[in-house]
Amino acid sequence: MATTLNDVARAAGVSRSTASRVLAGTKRNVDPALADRVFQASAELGYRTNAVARALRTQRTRMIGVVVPSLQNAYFANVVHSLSSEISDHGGGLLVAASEDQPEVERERLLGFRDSIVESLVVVPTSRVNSGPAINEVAESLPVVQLDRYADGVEAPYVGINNRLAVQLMVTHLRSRGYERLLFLGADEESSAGGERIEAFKVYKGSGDEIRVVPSFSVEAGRAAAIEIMEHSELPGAVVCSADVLAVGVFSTLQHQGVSIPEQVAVTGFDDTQLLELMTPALTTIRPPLPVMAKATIEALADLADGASRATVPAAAQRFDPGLITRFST
Amino acid sequence: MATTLNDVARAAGVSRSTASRVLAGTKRNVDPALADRVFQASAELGYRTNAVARALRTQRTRMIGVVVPSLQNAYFANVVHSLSSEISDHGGGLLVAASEDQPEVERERLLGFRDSIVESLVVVPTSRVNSGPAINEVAESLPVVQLDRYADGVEAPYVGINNRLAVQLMVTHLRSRGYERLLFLGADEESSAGGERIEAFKVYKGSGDEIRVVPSFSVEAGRAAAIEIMEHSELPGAVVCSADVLAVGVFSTLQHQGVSIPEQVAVTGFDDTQLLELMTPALTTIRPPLPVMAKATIEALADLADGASRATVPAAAQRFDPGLITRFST
DNA sequence: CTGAAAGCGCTTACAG
DNA sequence: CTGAAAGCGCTTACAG
Repeated sequence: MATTLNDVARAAGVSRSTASRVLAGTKRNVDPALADRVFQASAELGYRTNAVARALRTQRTRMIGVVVPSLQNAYFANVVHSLSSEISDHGGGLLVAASEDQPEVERERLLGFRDSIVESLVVVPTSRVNSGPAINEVAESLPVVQLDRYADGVEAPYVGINNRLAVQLMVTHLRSRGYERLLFLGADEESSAGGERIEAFKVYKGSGDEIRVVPSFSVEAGRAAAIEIMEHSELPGAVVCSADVLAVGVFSTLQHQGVSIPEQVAVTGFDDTQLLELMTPALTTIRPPLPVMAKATIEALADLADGASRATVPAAAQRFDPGLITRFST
Repeated sequence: MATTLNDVARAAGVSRSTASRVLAGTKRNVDPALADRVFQASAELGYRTNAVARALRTQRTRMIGVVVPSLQNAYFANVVHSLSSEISDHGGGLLVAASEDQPEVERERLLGFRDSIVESLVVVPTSRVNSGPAINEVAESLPVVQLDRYADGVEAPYVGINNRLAVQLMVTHLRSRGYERLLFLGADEESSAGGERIEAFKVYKGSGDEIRVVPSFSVEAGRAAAIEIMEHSELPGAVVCSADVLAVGVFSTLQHQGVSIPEQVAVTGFDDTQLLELMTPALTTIRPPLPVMAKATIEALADLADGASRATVPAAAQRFDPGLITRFST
């Protein structure tokens, strides 16, 4: 049906080899006159290289699978977006799937990718304790890197942020603005990042500060926490949330109750999603350097692919420094 | 390197044909004893079918490309999510790309997919007037369907919602609750859906109602509109927004200015994104039946693929009825 | 029911 | 610089 390389070669009066060399842009030199004829014939016939055939021959598909907990979560949407712009320059494609926060569906997506055209995988594990086995299984056949979160017992490389620095940045900022009695809202020990942030806050915690662990990274959990906060006789000076979704829940509930922010209490986020700009005033937050992280992830994948043949051991974990985004909630 | 079908066949002591028949699950019957040996050998060797080779042979990749204006927009994230769950049952994959609201990058993404492994395409055109040419170009080689929005001059099938009904539902609801002097906030004539909603409101517009067209579907535009609204001596009874992002901008700005919603003014959204649940109180909105639309989209793609051989003409446009989601902002 | 053979559409040593 | 040939890993008529 469709035009093939054979058709082009015939029309240009050259061999398939030559046609391939000019169309695929091989290094090899080709007589300019012949090349012209090939280009011409190709254009006239509306030739398109069959990507599948090429992939079979070259053993490269340049397709990367991505599994995130959810696409509807603004932060993960940002992660996918960064990955996407990183590889579109690279001439590859991104196959996206969501694990819906369930380890079983995560496993299904992972295995689905493993038996597909995908040649490597990036995963944001949904659960620190339960995501490991499926990731390891799939890592036997494909290069895999963990992004943003890691799962226990997995030796695949990890790219994340320096959560310790993030918390330090935020705490220092708040103290310098005179806020005291910080309330840190941690969540979801199931996620490695969540656990790390709680640990980090313990390091910088002052005597008047407090830590509360809520059941999940969700707006709902933030709302519930806000309601609980209001029941106390005294408001904290600042509510330091370990995720933007939490911050949004806290913020909108407090504001609706008539608490003025930042006058009566400061509220801060974590992740720098667009959600924060929906609030008035906009919230101070931590920005992970997503573009840099995406780049490192893709490179780690490439290293793994090479490593398979060169028997190199790639770096196990890379952490990048986040930035503090100061806005009007502090 | 990797185990191939040949290895399995040899280990099981059968021909490659037989091995293929049992592993690929062809209809053809195979002696159960042989089949067992094949399964066993396959398991022992850790055999994985090479998806690229299979695709080349069967001429099917089951990969669908999706181009949306942005992944960071909650509504499009929902669209992608629906598509994704529709096809993951189908045993296919979704390649995702964002056009960043620019027709030129949309064209680039579209062409990129056309020269890739993707076998069909769904696009949410970024511009009604400028997206057409690239879509038509790509539609020459691949089945393409337009989802949610359509571009002028494109004959590829379109799947969308009945915007007329949507507006009617909302207006009827507001009137039944006693709201008068409705202010309709329309936007972005560049998008077909935006234009349709404005036209629809004109149909149901009462004498005390008003239409304002803002420059874009964005939170910023909503904020600006809210500020303008506050400058008038009298507030409208309800602000009917033609997108959730607009509603969020209007809502959060009004609320921050001390206007109480819905007592002083009602605010409604359009799209049913999760954004609305971030607000307190949550907003009334219109819900497009995304799962149904995703299903229709995938089917339209399949029809197009068949049509290529059967010379059938598929339905040009399918519209689905949205629902009204009543919450506390009205 | 089974196997030998052809072929999907490319790219790339290899020989000239 | 160019072409004939091999081969990537499968599936599927075709013959038995």
